[in-house]
Amino acid sequence: MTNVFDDPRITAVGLLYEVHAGLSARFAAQLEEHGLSSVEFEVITRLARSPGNQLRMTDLAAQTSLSTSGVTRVVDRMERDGLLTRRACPNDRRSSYAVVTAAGMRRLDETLPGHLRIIEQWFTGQLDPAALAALLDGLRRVRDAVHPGATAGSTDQEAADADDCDPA
Amino acid sequence: MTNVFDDPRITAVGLLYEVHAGLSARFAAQLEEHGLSSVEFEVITRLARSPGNQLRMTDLAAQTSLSTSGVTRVVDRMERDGLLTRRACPNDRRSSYAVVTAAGMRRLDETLPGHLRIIEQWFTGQLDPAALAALLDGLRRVRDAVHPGATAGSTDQEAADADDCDPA
DNA sequence: GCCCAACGACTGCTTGAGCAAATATAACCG
DNA sequence: CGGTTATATTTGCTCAAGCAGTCGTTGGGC
Repeated sequence: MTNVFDDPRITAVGLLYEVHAGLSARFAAQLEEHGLSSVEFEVITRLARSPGNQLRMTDLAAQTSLSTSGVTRVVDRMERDGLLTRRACPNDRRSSYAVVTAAGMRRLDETLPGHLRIIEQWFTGQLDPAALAALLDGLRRVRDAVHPGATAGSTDQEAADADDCDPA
Repeated sequence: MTNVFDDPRITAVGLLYEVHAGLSARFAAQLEEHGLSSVEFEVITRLARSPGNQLRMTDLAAQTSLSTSGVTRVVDRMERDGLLTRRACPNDRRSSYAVVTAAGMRRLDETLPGHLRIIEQWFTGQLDPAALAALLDGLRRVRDAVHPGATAGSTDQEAADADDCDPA
């Protein structure tokens, strides 16, 4: 069957998607043990790595895969669960911060080691250092090309822009 | 800021996720031009690459990222849009096939060239052959480890099992 | 100072997906 | 053959997410 679907380009994408799906499933399973969904984990992680463990709602939306209304609702749920709080932005009354609570930090601390272990076990630990470096190098180059404004990445640039509303 | 989030394992996953998100977005944009969602494209592709351009609902669910009820509803929509039809399985009246219609095949033929062009442009064409081979090799090894039953891959084995209900 | 455009967060509505239950059929066992 | 169990699909319910519209706030032009 010499059809189009054996095209190496299709195969390449299939591979990427399978790896993504496989890892996502492993992550979701481990996160669920700690009562977090993937989205909630992403949100709390973005906040925890930001100065003051907080971010304005809009900036949080920009750093995650969510729309602003999506962020409103995730933060609603996580606030109800005691992982986050909202805090007013002192110099712009339109804005508000989402802040990680102590309970939220504790939850994250409980969750992270297992998360790292899973990455190690199923991803980075599967390859010898040279092969891993080659893989990451390839991914980096594709990422730089396809870069949709660093949708899910290390947006240090944007983070630097974001603290013009710093309450400190 | 020497925090946990600079861990190379986190970075590696972030890279993979960014590439996935970036490519998915490009794909979705192109598919939308042809009136298909990503899920619909996956469904019609899986069917079109199967013998007779058809698959039982359950097998279709197994080959996609959907549950069986999810498949029921996508097929509902695509049947309403004239891209697919249901056909009874002659020797098992519980089963039914989803079959690609002529219109569906036409739609797919219109869509595929652009899809391949996008893969080429943003993914495979970004790397020289050796780097691409290294990337794919790494992905393949991770895939083989994390393999959740070949969720989105070349499930030739399962396809071979599936035609015990062949109407031909 | 006043007006208007831009902005930030939130809410109503719609959509797509999964789980669990319902239904119909098949297979097996005695 | 009759009954139980397993399988294939569909349907009711719930939930998460996006879009578009709303409301309050801000800032710039005059």
